[in-house]
Amino acid sequence: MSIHIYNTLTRKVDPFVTIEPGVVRMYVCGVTPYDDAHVGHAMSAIVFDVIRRYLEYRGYQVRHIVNFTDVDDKVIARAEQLGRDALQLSGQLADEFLAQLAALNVQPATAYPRVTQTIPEIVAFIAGLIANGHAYAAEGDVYFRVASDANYGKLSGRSLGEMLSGTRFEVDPRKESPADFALWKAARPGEPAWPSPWGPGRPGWHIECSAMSVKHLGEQIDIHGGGNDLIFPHHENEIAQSEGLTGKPFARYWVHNGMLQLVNPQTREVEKMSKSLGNVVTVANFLEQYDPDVFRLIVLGSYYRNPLTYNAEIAADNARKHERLLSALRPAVGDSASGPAVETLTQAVEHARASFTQAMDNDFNSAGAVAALFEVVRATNTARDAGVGGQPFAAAQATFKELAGVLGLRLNLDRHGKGQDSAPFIELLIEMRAELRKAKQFALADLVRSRLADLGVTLEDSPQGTRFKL
RNA sequence: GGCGACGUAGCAAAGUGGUAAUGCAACGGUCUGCAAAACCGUCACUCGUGGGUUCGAUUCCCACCGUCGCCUCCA
Repeated sequence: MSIHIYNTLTRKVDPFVTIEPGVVRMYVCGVTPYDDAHVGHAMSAIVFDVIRRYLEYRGYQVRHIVNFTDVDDKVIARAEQLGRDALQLSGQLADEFLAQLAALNVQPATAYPRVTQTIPEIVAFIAGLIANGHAYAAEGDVYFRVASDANYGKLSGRSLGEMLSGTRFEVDPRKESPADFALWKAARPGEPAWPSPWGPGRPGWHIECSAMSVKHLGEQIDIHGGGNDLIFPHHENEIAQSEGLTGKPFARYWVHNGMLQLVNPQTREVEKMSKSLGNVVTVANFLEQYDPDVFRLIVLGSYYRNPLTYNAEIAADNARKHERLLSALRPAVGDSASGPAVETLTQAVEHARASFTQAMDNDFNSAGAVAALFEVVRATNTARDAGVGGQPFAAAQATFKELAGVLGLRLNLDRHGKGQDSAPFIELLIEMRAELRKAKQFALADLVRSRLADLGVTLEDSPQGTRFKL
């Protein structure tokens, strides 16, 4: 079995074959940093992080580029609202997002190019399109001539005629056709601008991705990714630009993740994340409350192409899932290294690895892969109860950590730094309680336990002693 | 209006032309002084509704209902 990927371009699951054997060139549209990143942005980053990690697990070298569109209408509008410098604002937000991605255990991309660092390449790209007739300058703007591209619409399944008939907005008189889109926008007073052959201005949306992709990955790439809201017009226009310039097919596989949607736990209604509703969940909000693995589990729990349901209840459920995964990492209590229980464990782990790979090969079915992980959890816990230990037990746990790692789960037993200061005091109370239990003073012992529970500390007794959870 | 996607147990969510993974929750049991955790067991005769194709459909086709995304702001 080999890897198969759903390709938006062909609308089916295609076998994955790279341009260069063993190497994957993957470009993923990043964010426009104009406000705090929310969980939807994090979802997309995690989806492609998992894809990248799995491709690496399967032996590919992955060149992974993620851009920041750090100058555009929204950035400028937001900066104006805040009375701040646009580039300073977007630069800061981009840096913050990078820090959050690191916290979410997203592997750093090979590069994170920004529009502001790619202006010469963008200008050259546009000049090339003008030279070969795919673009034209008009009063300081430059537009892409959609009519020059016979294949326009192939990604989103639209015909030019359809699009024109659906036009409901005012047509810019400088455009030859309403469907034409801006490659370069003439500077307006107060806006960031760079010199160009058409006068000072800034890149339009879309062109930066084409230019960055060529700059960092070459004219043809294997995977181009992003949210499915980008299929049209963004990715359609990227194809038009890139193929207009090079005359070669741009990306082999177009991979799009579904949108995260908030679902009201009471009404089951889908809600739009919006500031006015006060329901925006930023990445920072989430990380204040939960381990980064918990968010990843939410994302992994469903097929990346489908809409992802999110709410506080789901976050709490996944926190419990996370606890259960961690249970597999508790140390062995016995040291039996042979016998039927060991056989059963070893076979279960092998089976799980096969299920894991089969699921992930099938268009990155991470939910199936996580189910395989839970198979290992049960097998490991059962084996521990049966007294299995030593090398076979360690091997099972090592495989478990390895597969979890392919999905980007850290499974960190340290309670994300929280409670480090209180640990010695909790240990002291546990010790006192142990003495009370020894003296059969159960009422007092239980009081200690329940008072600690009120404070958010859960005690779990075992023959090996008492463990606490925050 | 056009294009596209989705509708599976209380919740979340995989999956297959031959009668439904997994996790959370719930319930029963083992363990425990009691709990918790772990383990064992139970939990969808059914996969939005109605037709059709088929020996057989949740899986293919059509219609309808519902939800969502895109149609130049959007991960």
